Amino acid sequence: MEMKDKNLDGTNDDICEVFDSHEDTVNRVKERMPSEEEYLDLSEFFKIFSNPTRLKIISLLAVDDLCVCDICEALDLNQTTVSNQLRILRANNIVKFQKEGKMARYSLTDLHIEMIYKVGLEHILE
Amino acid sequence: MEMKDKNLDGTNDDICEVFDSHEDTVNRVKERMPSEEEYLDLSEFFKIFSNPTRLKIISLLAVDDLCVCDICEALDLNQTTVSNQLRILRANNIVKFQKEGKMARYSLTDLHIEMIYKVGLEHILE
DNA sequence: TTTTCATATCATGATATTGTGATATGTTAT
DNA sequence: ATAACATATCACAATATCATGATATGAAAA
Repeated sequence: MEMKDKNLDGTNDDICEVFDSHEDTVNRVKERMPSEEEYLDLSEFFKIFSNPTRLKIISLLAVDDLCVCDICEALDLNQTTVSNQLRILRANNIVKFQKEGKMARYSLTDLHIEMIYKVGLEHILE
Repeated sequence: MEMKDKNLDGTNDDICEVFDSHEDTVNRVKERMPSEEEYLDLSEFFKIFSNPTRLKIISLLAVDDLCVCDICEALDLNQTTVSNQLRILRANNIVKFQKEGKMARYSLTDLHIEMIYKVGLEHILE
């Protein structure tokens, strides 16, 4: 696909330019684009929500703080699985935790997390 | 990890039960959980947003409707890549399109999509 | 009809992610 | 010190996803 071919007289008979404003539209739309890095960060952020186990953990913590073994029990999942997903959630600042003796009490870091979870849920339920 | 061991007298000396309300908390939290299928749907929905190319397309369409070649040009991406991602977006009802001659004009199906994109962006920018 | 252009689909190798068994760390109880 | 327990980390096989080259479809132009 080559959109840049011009005739000798400077006109452009590319079909895509027939609808007058395509080039302007493309430029206008490009101006509003975030940076490459912001797109990457954003996709990483949403990737967190793209796994059912992590969503389950987030949904539990949206109701109350919990320790790891409570999460395992509530979700009927093996401890390694939960611990691994909690590590990912921690690394991405989705959850924080507080050590209490040998237990770790986890909670959501941020109200944005809960908001996005809820808007998404609303969307798929409609 | 085995949380269910009981003593002969019926007491449970599992550390996790020492903090009085753990069992109640687990039950209360479990009651609010969506179904397994809803978690799967929701994770699939968020997976759409977890790829930078798809996010870019969404962000462009949040500004204006565009045809495939405009998207290729704005993103400087090869046509196959864009077309493939558009197929995924279509299959998940994130975008819709309208045929105009040999062109296809794409737009977002839903305001939820734009909203989630914007809340996410706000989150990573803060 | 033949060519050109816009778009879609198919097949594939490279890469990433998932859940889990094995094992380690660190805390409390005995 | 030793055992029991809560949690974390490592390693890995199974699976999924990505971008892209090759190719197909279908519409307008020549």
